[in-house]
Amino acid sequence: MTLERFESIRELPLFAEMTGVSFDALTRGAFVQNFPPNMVMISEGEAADFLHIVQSGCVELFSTWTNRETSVTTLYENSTFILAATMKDRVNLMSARTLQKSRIIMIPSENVRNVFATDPAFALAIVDELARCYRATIRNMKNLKLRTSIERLANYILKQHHRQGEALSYQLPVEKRRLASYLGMTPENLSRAFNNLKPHGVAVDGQTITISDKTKLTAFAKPDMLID
Amino acid sequence: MTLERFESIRELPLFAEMTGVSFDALTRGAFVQNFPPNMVMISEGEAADFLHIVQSGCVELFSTWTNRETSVTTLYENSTFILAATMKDRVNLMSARTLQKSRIIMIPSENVRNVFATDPAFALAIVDELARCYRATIRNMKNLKLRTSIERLANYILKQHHRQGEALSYQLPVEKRRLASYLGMTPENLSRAFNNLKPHGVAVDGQTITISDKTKLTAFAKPDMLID
DNA sequence: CGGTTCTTTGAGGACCATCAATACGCGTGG
DNA sequence: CCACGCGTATTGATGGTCCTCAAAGAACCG
Repeated sequence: MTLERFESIRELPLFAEMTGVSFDALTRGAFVQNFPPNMVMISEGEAADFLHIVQSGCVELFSTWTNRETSVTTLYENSTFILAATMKDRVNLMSARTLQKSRIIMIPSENVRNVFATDPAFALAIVDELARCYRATIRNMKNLKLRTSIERLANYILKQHHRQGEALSYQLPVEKRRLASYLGMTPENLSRAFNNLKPHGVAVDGQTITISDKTKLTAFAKPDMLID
Repeated sequence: MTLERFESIRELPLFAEMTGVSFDALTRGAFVQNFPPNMVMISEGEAADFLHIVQSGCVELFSTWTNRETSVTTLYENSTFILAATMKDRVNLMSARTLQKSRIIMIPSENVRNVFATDPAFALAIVDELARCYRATIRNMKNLKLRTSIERLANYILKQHHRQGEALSYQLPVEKRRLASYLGMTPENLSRAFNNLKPHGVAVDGQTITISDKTKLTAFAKPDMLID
């Protein structure tokens, strides 16, 4: 008898194929928690006691070192995080904070490991998710090492354009300072980078991005299947 | 009846716990190939038809974009690569070349996926390896985004020192130009970075690194459990 | 509406890449 | 053994990219 509050995740790729028995075993001891915006839920270095799933809201994964901080990624609803640390029973390498009011489902890591060992469909889904995250991170690193900051921004604008239904005008999903950090630059430089992209067919007004010349922007960005 | 040429990998963590039947199924159709140095075995964008294992020698994973190239990692014996692409049946995101004469074991990706589905011990090992690679990449990215090039070099020197049995003097395992690329800098800058580390207790002569003042170097590098 | 945070702009400087030239190391063939 | 050629490593000069600092304007929130 699956508790209703977990029904929302039953259809996620990670849980869809597993047996009902496994799902019940997995969610036994799991719970839902509401967080206010800008709340650090997880600090790097802590044990990964729970697999986290964003049910609603928005979470940023970030890391710090000697008073520097960098944004690694931003997660929206139905995303999982802390999966790798959960599987290996290690400490988290990243911290997590809410960017908005968020509902987070937390599943005891021990459950995840136990069910992994007994439910082949779940095991497959876990591997799929891990491999996906790994490949996304490799892409991210290639982006960082092979492109200049302006090229990264140009490709980011194109990717968002694609994600938002090919709309030529759309809202940035995150604050500019976080976008800057994600792209490996300072807020000041992001501002200048937007200016630099003006002649390449990009107009910015607050949070609103408008692609005025997609051909020109694409020619500059040179998006790549193996990075973006 | 396992073929003798695969005995060398039977004890690797990835294969040690699986059943003999599974191991036979896995290595059916697998083969060993010898490559000369500096040979590109795999190009990014190609299908991942085989899981690769370095039996002897040394392999560099790298990526290119618009005539730029970056070194992602260097693998030595008993390392596997192309695991994520193999599991997801996707194209490779990185290219691979030998740095030395190398023996590579190649296992058909289909075998890996089939045995994964039937052997829980192997499934667990796969997840373990994937999670390990993922976490290593996250560390790598934190290193790149949170540290300056000189700090990255300082920490690299300390890490090699540790890997080579705490020897205060040791040989660099790779060419400096590849190290530079791995660390996200140019060969020229790596040279200058070594000079910058002189007052922090590092001496360089060709491929030989000598740590003359480990305390000072550590104080500068500030190595971190969650990055290094 | 006041305070806070975010964003933008400018000036200056640090860091890093590029180009060019030289030195070094190493393997090959004379 | 030496001369040569090739790739690598170093050094210097220069310019570009990017960060820092500072200040002002804009957006947000209580």
